Amino acid sequence: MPASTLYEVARHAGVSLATASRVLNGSSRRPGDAISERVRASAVELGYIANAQAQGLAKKNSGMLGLILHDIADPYFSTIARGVQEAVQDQQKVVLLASTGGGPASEHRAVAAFAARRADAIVIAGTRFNAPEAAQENELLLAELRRYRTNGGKVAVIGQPLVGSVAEDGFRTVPVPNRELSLRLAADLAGAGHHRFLILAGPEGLLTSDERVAGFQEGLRQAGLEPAEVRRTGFNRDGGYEAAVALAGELAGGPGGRPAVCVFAASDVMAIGAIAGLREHALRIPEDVAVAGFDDIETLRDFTPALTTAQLPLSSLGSEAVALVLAEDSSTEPYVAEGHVILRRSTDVS
Amino acid sequence: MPASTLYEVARHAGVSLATASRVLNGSSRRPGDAISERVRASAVELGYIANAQAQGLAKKNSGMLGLILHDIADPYFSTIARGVQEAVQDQQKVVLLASTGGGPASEHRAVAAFAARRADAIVIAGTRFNAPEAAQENELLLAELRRYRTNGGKVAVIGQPLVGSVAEDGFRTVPVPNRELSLRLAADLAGAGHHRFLILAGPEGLLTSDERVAGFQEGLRQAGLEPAEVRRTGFNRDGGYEAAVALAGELAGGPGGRPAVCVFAASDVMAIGAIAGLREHALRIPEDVAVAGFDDIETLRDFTPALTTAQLPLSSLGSEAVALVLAEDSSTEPYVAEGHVILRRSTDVS
DNA sequence: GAAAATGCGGAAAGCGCATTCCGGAATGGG
DNA sequence: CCCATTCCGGAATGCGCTTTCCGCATTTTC
Repeated sequence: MPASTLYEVARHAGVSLATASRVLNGSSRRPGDAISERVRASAVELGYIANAQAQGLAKKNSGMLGLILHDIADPYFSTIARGVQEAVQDQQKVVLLASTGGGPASEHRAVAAFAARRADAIVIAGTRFNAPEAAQENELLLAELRRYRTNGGKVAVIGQPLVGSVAEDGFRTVPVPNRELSLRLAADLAGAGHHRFLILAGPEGLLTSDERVAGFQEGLRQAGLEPAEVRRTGFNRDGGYEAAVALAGELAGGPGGRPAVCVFAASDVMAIGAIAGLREHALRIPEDVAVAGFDDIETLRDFTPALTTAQLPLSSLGSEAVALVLAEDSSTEPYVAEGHVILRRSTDVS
Repeated sequence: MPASTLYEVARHAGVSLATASRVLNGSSRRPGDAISERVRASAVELGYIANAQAQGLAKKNSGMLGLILHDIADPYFSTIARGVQEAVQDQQKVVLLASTGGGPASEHRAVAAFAARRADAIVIAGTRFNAPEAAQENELLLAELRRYRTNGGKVAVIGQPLVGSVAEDGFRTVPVPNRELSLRLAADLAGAGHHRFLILAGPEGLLTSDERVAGFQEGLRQAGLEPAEVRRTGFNRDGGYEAAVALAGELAGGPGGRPAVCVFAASDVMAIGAIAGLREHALRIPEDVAVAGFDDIETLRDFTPALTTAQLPLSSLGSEAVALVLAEDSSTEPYVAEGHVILRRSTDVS
């Protein structure tokens, strides 16, 4: 039994299609009260549910917002998703989710899928990867987004602008203060007495990671310290783990200043992996090795030792992206994410 | 500049609308090779992207699957979402996300929104709450889902059947082995030497929590032990924390057997909160108090002390729900989730 | 070789709704 | 009391696509 249509409601109420449309689904013209009531009653009686697809076809918008991210199960992204969800809900819209897992290769496919569905806007939160091996995918993603935009779609990017995009593209960006925060983190750690650092980063070209590394190094420089060694590994838990295992091996025979070194992992998840790796090799945090992360993932706040990190307002990032992309005038006050460094026990100097 | 339409592609290729439709968007009839190639070339040249809304209107399906869950930022749900996402991607569909935050009140609204969008199927993963105060919302949710189903939608529920639903409703269920696993968990803990237990559960009526409690008690019974005391609190991190703080207060003056008690928190997240609370009051895990959780949340696997828990294949739960709801014949082999108990250090008996 | 079967492209009828354009009724002004 | 406005409901058009239904050109069959 198919859903009842507007036409049926109209007939049941003894009015025309146009009138029924006007009363049930907002319009600039509002029919008289008596008629309106009759139509509404019929709609309820017949269990009418507007067909958004048909509405979308007739009007020009679909009421859907596409959200593209790398991995919905990653707390970083899922928290952003929560912010997006909340903002979208306020707007009576609905979110189309695409968790791409892979690189930009599937991102551009997600854009195409959203474009086909005529999503009103797209928010894309994946980390940009600026490296030769990703060049082609970046190109495809960019092309697809431009096409989407040409056809009237709006685009917001959380984090860094898309590789290769220019101002004329009209892609709005919600900046993430990776650089500032990691700079301050370095400053605070130096202030706390650390002076030997090691950075665990994702592969070169991964902009989020790169920015954090650069900011951290800059912070060290301002504190009058030498740049830290940077080790590239996977930008995830396992990457942190593996790098830590290697590090533990090197530290085994060392002199053993306490703590020997302060490790800055470019994300909390990496930091957790690193701690796991260090511990497996009998290194204590923070007595033997201090560890700091980045993001302040909610689920990890009860971790022991409490993790020093830089707090990012992930949820707000998501809702701001929605606000930005849905705003009519592009002249809205640019959003500046508030973040702050939180020194916790994982970097205590004994 | 609006997107080019099928009609334009057809004209550009010098064929009819029907032909263009047949070659570009699958059909039972396949036009000749020469013509097909010409149409395809035109489509590429014009940058044609099919309008899924129009397709959905003409055909009867939208290619969208609705996913409803409580909180996308909760690792339990976001992991399920990942599974759903993966399965849906294989089917060339797209997922509509609704993170309801609140109770069934907003769940039924999400169903309505999905129904309006003509989602082909809905997967709902929120925990069922069977309590008087939720009766009305449950009723509304059920009504909305029935209407959706009557109109041809498919529905799958992860976890427990909807409160009040009957077999005729045709809502498929992906069972979660809460009972069996918590039973085995209790058995294993008893086997490890624990004999004094305390259960931290969510509010009565929250079925997921209730099942885990019941299973655990049954496990204790089979092990020849007394039922454990059950404390109701929030089914989240803070609930675990608060209950633990209270417990710590009681234990302060006690005799101090080691460990004094084994706490079973009905979810990992609660368990983490509980551990945080206990620690704040100088209780050591597991020396003073043993703690076990449930779910085996990925992000928490590196927690220290490693958390004893019951592993749930959350991601598979999601993909199975999709498979189930998209399956034509309802006679498919019922999916039985494989889970297992993992004893880790948090419940070690010293 | 004629008749029936097959294949294939095109015209046209919707799918469910928003919206423009009309015409008639109610209203206000002179 | 009549004419110019304003208001409001209805008919009709179109959004972009799928899909029957047709008609014509090839093949196949006896």
